[in-house]
Amino acid sequence: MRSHQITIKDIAKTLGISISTVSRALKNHPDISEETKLQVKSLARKLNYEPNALALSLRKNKSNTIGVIIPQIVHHFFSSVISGMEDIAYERGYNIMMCQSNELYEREIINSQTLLSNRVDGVLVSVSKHTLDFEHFRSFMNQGIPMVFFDRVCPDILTDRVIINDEEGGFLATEYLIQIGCKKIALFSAPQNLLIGQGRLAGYTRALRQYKMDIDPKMIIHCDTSELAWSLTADFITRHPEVDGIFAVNDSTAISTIQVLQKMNKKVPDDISVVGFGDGPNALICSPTLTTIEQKGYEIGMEAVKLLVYKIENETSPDSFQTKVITPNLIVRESTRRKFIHSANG
Amino acid sequence: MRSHQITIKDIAKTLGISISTVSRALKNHPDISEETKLQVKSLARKLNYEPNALALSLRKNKSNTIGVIIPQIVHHFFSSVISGMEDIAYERGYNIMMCQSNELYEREIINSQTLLSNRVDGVLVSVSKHTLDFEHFRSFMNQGIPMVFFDRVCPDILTDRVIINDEEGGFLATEYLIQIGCKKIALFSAPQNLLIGQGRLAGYTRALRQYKMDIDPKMIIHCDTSELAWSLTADFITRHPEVDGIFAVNDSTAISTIQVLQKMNKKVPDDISVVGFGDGPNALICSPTLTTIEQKGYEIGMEAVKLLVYKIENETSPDSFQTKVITPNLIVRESTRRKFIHSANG
DNA sequence: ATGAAAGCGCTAACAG
DNA sequence: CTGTTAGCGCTTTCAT
Repeated sequence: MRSHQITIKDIAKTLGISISTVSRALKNHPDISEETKLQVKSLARKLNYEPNALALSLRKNKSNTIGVIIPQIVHHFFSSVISGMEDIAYERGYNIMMCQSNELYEREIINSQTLLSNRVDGVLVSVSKHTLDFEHFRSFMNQGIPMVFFDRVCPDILTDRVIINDEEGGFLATEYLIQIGCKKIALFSAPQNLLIGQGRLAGYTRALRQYKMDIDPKMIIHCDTSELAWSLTADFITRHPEVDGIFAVNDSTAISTIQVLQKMNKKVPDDISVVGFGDGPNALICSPTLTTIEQKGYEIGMEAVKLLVYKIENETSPDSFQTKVITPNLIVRESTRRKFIHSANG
Repeated sequence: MRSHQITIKDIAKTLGISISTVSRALKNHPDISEETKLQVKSLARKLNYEPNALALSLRKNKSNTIGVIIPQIVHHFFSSVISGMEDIAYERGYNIMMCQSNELYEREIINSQTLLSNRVDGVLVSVSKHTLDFEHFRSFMNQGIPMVFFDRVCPDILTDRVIINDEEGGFLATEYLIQIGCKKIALFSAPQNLLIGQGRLAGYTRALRQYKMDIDPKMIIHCDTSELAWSLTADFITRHPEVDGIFAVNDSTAISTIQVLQKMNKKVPDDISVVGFGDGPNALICSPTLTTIEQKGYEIGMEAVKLLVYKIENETSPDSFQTKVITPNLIVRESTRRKFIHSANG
């Protein structure tokens, strides 16, 4: 049986004083005598009194709760994001109410209603893959509830955003391959209808251009899964034995690529250097460990909450929105190595 | 600016009727005329009315929210657990308020207070590594708030529990190695002060005993991380070249072990079969893909919520608690293979 | 220095 | 069929 939780009323009754006195005593109101304060506080502690956050929220019209809508919790990137969110939210005195859309448009709508119903102070959203209509997000805007999109942003709705700079990531990976002396660098790319595909390709080409290397379309193939890597790599390398560097758009593709290369008796990194993108846990488990681009999920989560809490706690003009672009880092590990440079005048 | 969210009062005023009529109309109370119902409902829809869950919770003394305290969201196992929780909670009409302890005892205490304050209907807890004192959990018990421990349970507090059968997992892994014809099976084990270490070892020995194979203490070494696998495997195999099967207590250890074996020119699975434990994402990424024990995080999460919701919604006798033991599965992949059996009468 | 009362949004017993 | 009222736990004005 659920025994009722202690309220200020209980304390008031036991002490023979009014509930308003108890309320004031608990929050150190200057009007209350030290003696009463002491009495109230010690009884509260003794009875394990915990203020009813629901009553407070109702009264103050503020729930100190942040709603999160995320496609899939199990993806390492997203769980790092949530972890970052939770840490900052905790620091700032907010709770996280978490909903996963499971990449379903319908569920995203219900999630939005749930958060609206629970009067969250703000929402953090990464849009489901299958969401094409964004009306359900507008209700937050209409109600004046601050919103921050992260990673998968909604192009049609003006809000704060936190995204990673994919172009810069592609540039960093490619530039590093160039700097360690690779002469023929392939891109194992994602489809160009995806923003990440576009961005990472753009970074790749910018690096080649900047270092005056030619951009060979034959060096860019669509290969963005472990399966594709297993089926395409051997043939690709056989046809282009001059390739000495590969930038793959994600870690699992990069790792599978390395495995195929090893099966072909190509040495990684001695013959071919490989860079991935993501820096998930398997980048450390594979052998050689993977040089990769850090996607900074944890930081994205932290930044999203910071932006949101700022919006919640400060009256900003309703049409000023910022986009926070997180710059990814290159993490150098064992799958890349500087080429031995033959002396020109041997 | 936060424009005020629509309440039944607004609807009542616009329609010139009382708030109780609106309240009843919205929930299809039989007393209300069809006409009024229609009017109310259409206006509610038009104004995007969402019932205030906070007010409801306060009134009904039920928040429809489940509190979760989890050590680290980023671990694949825990994020699968949360995913399972969220899916079932959604199905049953509950929200998830999520707190991570980051393995800190102090933070776990604060998390508990937060959930108490927010009047959650029940809590799901996996205990932090550093928690030795469990008093903070007793407040839930004392308040009659149902609690379910999962994975890392608290031995001192009587509650419902959901755990995985580590002994059975160890047995399944070892039995499979025996069945495919391995004659000398090593255990790369976790320390025996951990429950998982004890359980998986117990399963290993039970399998050997059941199949009348002898238990050689030299075949059991403490090796439960990638690092240890890298430093210990080569030497171990050199000293015991007869080993033809290895059961490692987790996937990352198993994968690193395979990599060392490959470096030593041992073929996996032809020379040595390897089984892991966990079935995280890297079990599919490594090469050969890893035969492993499925830890069923998603299912653990689902079961925990089912148990909890049952406790919340049914008056059960306060001293009847169940422990749900999840039986792990063996997932056969490429890192194990049946030995070729030489015909006895060649 | 303390108490009484109103009200946050909603439901439900009671009264017509 | 509909309205009035009390109350969930708390804060805050207004009295005293």
